[in-house]
Amino acid sequence: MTPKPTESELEILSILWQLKQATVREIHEKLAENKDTGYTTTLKTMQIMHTKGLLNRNEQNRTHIYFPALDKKDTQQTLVKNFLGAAFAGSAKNLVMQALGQGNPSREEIEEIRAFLDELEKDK
Amino acid sequence: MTPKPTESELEILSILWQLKQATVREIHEKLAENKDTGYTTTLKTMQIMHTKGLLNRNEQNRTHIYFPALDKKDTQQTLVKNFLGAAFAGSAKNLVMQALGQGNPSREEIEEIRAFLDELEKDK
DNA sequence: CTTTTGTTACGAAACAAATCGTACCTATAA
DNA sequence: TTATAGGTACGATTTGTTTCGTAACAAAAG
Repeated sequence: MTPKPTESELEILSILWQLKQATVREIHEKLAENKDTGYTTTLKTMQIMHTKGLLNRNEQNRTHIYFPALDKKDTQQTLVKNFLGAAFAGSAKNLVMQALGQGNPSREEIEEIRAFLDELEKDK
Repeated sequence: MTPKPTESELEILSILWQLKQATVREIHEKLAENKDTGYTTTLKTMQIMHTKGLLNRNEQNRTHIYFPALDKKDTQQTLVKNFLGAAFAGSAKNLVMQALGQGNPSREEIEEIRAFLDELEKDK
């Protein structure tokens, strides 16, 4: 089984889900926008992620290119499941309401969520 | 500022939110249902939580009684905020859909969420 | 060429979290 | 009164995570 990413690892994974692929430097620069960290720290973390099987990489060129090895949906699903159990005693409703109150979704997003609720209800 | 609870701490906090108060043994027994851990480990964790200000306790009797020191709502809010940023690039919608797909909410809960969405939309 | 720059690799330190053994105390049962 | 059971306290260990310095090397610039 693929290990659960740590918090730093998750930051990197998120960026890679967005960019699809990137060099260490690209990732580092994104990270450095929000937190103050050294280049070799990012490098080492990504190397560890690679050995853990969290990232794949192309080593053809001197500057390696990294790819997420984990599917975004699957990973998020696992994380939500944990989180739900750990912090919300398994109640999706409570988590959902907190997230909505917090995340300030747009009208369009609200519509999408409504549609999703319809689907869920239909299955019952 | 109150420190962010670790994962083990959160498990304990969750149980206490449910029970309102409990002894170390009671907590330990609940925990031991799902994971295999020693009594003194639970004890030590709760002592640390007490010194961190995560738990209060009544020391009148030999067997201390513990209480959550953090408000459930506030704590969950902080956690969701972090989680949203760390794993979902801030998109409440995505988190919400995952949680809903995952958590299998009842018809009543779905209704509550709809009502909440109405409220949110009204504010726009 | 030779220097500078950008890159990987990796050990080691610093920090944080979780686990457990042991000492010690008190209430209670024998 | 003594032994046992159940409780707290806490140091030490183990395990995991993050951070960074330094070495080595290749490419590019001078």
